[in-house]
Amino acid sequence: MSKKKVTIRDVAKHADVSIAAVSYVLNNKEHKVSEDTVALIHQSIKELNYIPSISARGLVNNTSQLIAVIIPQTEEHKQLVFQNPFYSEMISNIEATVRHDGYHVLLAGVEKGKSYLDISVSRNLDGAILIGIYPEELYEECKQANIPIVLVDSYIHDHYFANVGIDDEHGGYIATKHLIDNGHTHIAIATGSIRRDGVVEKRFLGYKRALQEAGIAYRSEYVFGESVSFEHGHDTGCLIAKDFPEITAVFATADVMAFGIIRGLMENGLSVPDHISVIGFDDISWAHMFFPPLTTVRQHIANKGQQAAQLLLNQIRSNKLLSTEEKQVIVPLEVVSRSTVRKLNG
Amino acid sequence: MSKKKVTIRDVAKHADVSIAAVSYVLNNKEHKVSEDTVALIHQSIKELNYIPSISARGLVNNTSQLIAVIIPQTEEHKQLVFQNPFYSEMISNIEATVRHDGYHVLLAGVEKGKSYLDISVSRNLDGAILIGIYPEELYEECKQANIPIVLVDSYIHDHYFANVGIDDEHGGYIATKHLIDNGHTHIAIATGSIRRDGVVEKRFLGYKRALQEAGIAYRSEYVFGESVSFEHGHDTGCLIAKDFPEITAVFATADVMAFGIIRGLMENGLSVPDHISVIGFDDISWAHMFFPPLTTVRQHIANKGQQAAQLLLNQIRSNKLLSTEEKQVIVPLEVVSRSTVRKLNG
DNA sequence: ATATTGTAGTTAAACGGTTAACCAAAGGGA
DNA sequence: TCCCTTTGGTTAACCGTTTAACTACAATAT
Repeated sequence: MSKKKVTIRDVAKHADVSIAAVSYVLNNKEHKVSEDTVALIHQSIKELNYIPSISARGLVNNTSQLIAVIIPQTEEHKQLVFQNPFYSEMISNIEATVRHDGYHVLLAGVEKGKSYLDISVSRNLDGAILIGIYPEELYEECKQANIPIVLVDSYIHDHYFANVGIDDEHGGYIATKHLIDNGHTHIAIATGSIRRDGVVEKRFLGYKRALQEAGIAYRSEYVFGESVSFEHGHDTGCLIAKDFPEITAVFATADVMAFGIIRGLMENGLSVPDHISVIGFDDISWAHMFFPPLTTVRQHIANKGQQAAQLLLNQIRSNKLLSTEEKQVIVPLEVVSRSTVRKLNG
Repeated sequence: MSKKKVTIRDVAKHADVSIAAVSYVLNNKEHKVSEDTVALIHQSIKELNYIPSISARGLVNNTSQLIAVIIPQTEEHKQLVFQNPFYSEMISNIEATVRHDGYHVLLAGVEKGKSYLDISVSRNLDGAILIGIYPEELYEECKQANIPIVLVDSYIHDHYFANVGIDDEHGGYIATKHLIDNGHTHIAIATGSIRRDGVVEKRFLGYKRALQEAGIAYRSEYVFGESVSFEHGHDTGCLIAKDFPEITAVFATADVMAFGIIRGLMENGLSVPDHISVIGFDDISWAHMFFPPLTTVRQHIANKGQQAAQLLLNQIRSNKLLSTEEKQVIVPLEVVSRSTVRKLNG
């Protein structure tokens, strides 16, 4: 039924050489094999339609040409957090870059019990990219696997890991400042849970700094922190519309949330930006498709994905002799002004 | 540096048994090994933190615990088509279901030159799910790889493949009928390129049938067929606003396109649904988040993903003795009425 | 002439598992 | 007592590659 798999042995036989010879030309080693033989072998490979087995190869040199991309998953359904297009965009770019170098992407979430380590060693991963923040233990496991790892948007500072991220505090700052510069003084912030140190907190800190710098009093009632989701945005949009008439602007620490806020506001008869201004964060590709087009702080996601992938590939190839400094990448931020922020008193 | 990998041999030595014994308990084979020894071996596995190598295992029994999910990629940047959340939602569900059974997902696009076959045989894939439509040759290759494959939304009818899809013609029909039932008679359709037989054409056919059935003349000027993207939607939205004042409703064969249309319309001063009604297709999770919430025909995407995954797993486990009938899944469709379609003359 | 070096290969031992075939000891009829 | 099972293992071949070590021969150097 299933036509026998063609192996290196078949090729060797067909070309009437040793399998070593075939292996050498396969890996075009500097090992000496005459032009003629090389051609002959290539010929046989073509004719037999030979494709080397990555498993077999991996067995001997501890390699898999596979890199894992780990992204968070929802608590309830254990599904990858794909509602936020941020992840899709990252992955899409990571995949494209690594594929270009002959690697493939293993996409996975991390289960509670099943450790990351399992998949890493059982599959002989060549590297991994972890997007987001995970429980402390996971990072320890990662180190044990002893393969190059790049962390994206995690504030774990351990010389073992490479990092690509953004200056979230600064991001929070320029977002808020943009609002202030447009005359707003009653500015709310919608964000995720601030308990955990990380992205969310930094952006929040930036928000506070901008406020302070402008001499605007910080009010804890104006921070709506729960989860980074459309739903939470929607809830706070409704809340603001109903109970906070004095608020004229809100900074959402993720575009998805901004969408939710705008939606909640609209449902309650408030229009954006006429009644309330909203600024997002990320600039996912949907930001400009939304109506009204979302003003947001852009963190060139595509670029971020590419950099993460490239950083990983470099480590893999260079056998991780990269210095700690070389392993830190901060991608730049900028606010892109579209249609959801209105100038006050203008 | 890198602590030596612990192998089955280490476990055997530690438990003072043969490696065969270890292997047997690992695969809890029916082979007889005493309770005591089993316990002993499990103990050793725990202590040494042993994790079997999938590559090694795969080498002997032609397996990889890996399934590939292939999705289309953009021509220009060779990036996965992730702008459309449809794919994210599918993948997320596929990943969750197969992981539950110990499989992992290899996410990839298909390059022009690099054949799918390469990755399939070199990686010893256990199965694959192809989402969307691909060049004819690809399917031939797939068959050669000789592993279970499920096709999603492809109108390839070959007994080799399992299929999960929807009745697109019917979908096009009910979408259009919904518009007609609401009193519309000048109905445009925005869709992808209709040349290729497949999803796009079927929906288009359904559109025509509904028109005909209602005694409405089909007008070719009303079909805007180019590509399934926000941009194309946007373009046709603008076009309709400017040059087709008589059109009162449009059927977009994908939600992303519907969003684009609405945006184009709005930019030209037309509001939805007051001036023009729009119905989408897919019911991606963003459909209800959009403003105004999109009326669309729902194809339970999560369910679709799960079914596809389950179908594949069944084939893998049952050593593909599934009959042709068992390999066809059609998921049901329904129009979900939200806020973008208005009743005319009401 | 002998020794040295280079070229173009080949042999065989890993890599980490699986599994068919074999074996030893104990228990159970007859 | 002898033979037959059953139980609980072990041995060794094999899966498809890589690669260090070896060989054989020709050419060059001494």
